[in-house]
Amino acid sequence: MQKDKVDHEIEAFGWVDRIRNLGGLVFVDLRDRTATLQIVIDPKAIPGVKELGLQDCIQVFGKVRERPDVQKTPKMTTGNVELEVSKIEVLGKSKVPPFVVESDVKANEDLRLRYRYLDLRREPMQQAIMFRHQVITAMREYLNKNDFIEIETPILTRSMPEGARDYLVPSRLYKGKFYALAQSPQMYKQLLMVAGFERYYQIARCMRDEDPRHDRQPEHTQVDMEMSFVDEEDVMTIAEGMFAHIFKQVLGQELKIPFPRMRYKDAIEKYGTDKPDLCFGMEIIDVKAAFKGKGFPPFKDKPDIRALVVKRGGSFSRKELDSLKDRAKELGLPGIFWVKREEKFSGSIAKLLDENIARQLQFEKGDLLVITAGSKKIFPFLGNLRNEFASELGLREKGFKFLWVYDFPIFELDEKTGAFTASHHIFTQPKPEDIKYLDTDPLKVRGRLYDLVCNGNELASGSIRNHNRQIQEKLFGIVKMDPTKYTMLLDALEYGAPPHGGIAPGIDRIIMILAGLKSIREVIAFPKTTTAQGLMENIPDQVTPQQLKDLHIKTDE
RNA sequence: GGGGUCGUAGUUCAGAUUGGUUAGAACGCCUGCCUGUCACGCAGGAGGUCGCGAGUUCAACUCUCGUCGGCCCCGCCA
Repeated sequence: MQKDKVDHEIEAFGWVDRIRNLGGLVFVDLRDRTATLQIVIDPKAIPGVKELGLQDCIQVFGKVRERPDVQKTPKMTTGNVELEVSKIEVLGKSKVPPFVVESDVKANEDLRLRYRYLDLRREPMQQAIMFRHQVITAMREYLNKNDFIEIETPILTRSMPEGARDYLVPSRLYKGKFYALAQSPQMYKQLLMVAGFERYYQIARCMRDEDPRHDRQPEHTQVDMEMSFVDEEDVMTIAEGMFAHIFKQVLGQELKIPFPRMRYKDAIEKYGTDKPDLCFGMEIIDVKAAFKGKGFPPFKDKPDIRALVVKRGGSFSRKELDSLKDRAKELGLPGIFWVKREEKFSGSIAKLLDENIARQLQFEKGDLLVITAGSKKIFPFLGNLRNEFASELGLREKGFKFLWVYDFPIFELDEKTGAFTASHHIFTQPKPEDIKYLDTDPLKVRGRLYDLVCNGNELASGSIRNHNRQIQEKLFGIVKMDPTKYTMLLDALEYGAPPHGGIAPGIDRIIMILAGLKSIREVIAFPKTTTAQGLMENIPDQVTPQQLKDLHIKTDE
């Protein structure tokens, strides 16, 4: 709606966003998904203007005119023009909304979710949802161009309870039997490779019955892809190309590819996590050499002594630092120790420091040095601290820092049960040089795995899969998974399965990060709460006794 | 399953530490005035089971306990 429409008679549809009634003249901001337009109404010529209410859906007829210069508002994209109304039709009257529908919404999130269709009218929500559409469009463009074909796989599938908890769907026709909602298309996409489609993708919904978080929903969407005759490099190149395409199409930015890479082991040692946030430094430093000979009892006989140098961290109070100690204790660490540096060193182990060590650590005036000693547990602990310090002190640089993390171990040890579990998923191919440890020391076996991390968030996870039945069965055996649940895959691997691998970037998180939003719920049209409820739909809810009877279900109480 | 935090007009919050008169403000809503506003302005008005339940007390929005709900975190998320 710009100058080229001036003096044209037009009709417009939209919602009443604001009313400024000056008595002899009424201005209404008419909003649709593209913009807001000021319409000007003469209440003498158009009776009934007084009945207009916020959020009414209306149709207006009138002539576009250019505003006099003093009345132009650069704030609005249509700020140079306005519509002189000759007729108004109320298409949908609105009740008084339960909260004021405006960009800078005041209402709490639960109220917004209860009336999500109103919340979604707000400009930031419209932007987010349309942004999401653009990102998904760019993904499809790129994958289509690269000879991927989009194939749908079942939502109703079989329960594979070894992963996350399944959402179960009771069968009506078969008493006591259940389907499960797909946790991922993993099995099917591998079968599509066996079937010879070579390059597949899908905008896939994945459902997992685990507690939601700000970046986790019971159902989430991923762009799931799989390729035959590829190795890690091929998959990573495709994924990098896809992100570059998204950045170019949607943000108009050149994204620097290839992304840097880091071994899992280095990520843990330097950042205490497998998803390092590279928007700031503060790497974990090995200080064992500097402190081992000092005769300080808590450090004695500890396998590792590691430190963080927190730039400008001297501002933390003793109380704040003491609370860290409690947290360390809860984790079974011997405690943490800190030194502040002003004119002199101060703090619990100031005595152990000297100018030499400080210089090596680049520990400068105003900084805080945090040290802890112990087993592997200190790494995730320091990794968490590192992130918290960065948030408190605002250390993060703006921008997007992508990183590949690779060389993950295939297995983890569940400390409670002593059993091995798959660190990512059990379909990952072991690195050929590590296969020899499968029988002797499974924890030593690295997988052909690669995670894509951006600003400390896991955005995608992928691997080269097993296309050999014997190896796949062996892996099932190590984690004590029931291979009969996967018969369809194991059988298929015996009919000319191609080598294959893939990756699955999580769309909700990608949108959240690219849009700079704090919660995944802001980029999903109809999300669930962190208690896994739909407040608008009022779900989960009870069903009728007849429905239960049909499904052969009896509930407690 | 565990921890933290919040819950007071339609909405967002103040009031609570120190229990005591009629629980306030802003936005929204209603009425009136206003022809250049764009967060319009001005005048007036309506609107409250202080989440729910119990306890302490002469007296509870306020203190105690319990409970329900939202958000954040841990567990969990192949």
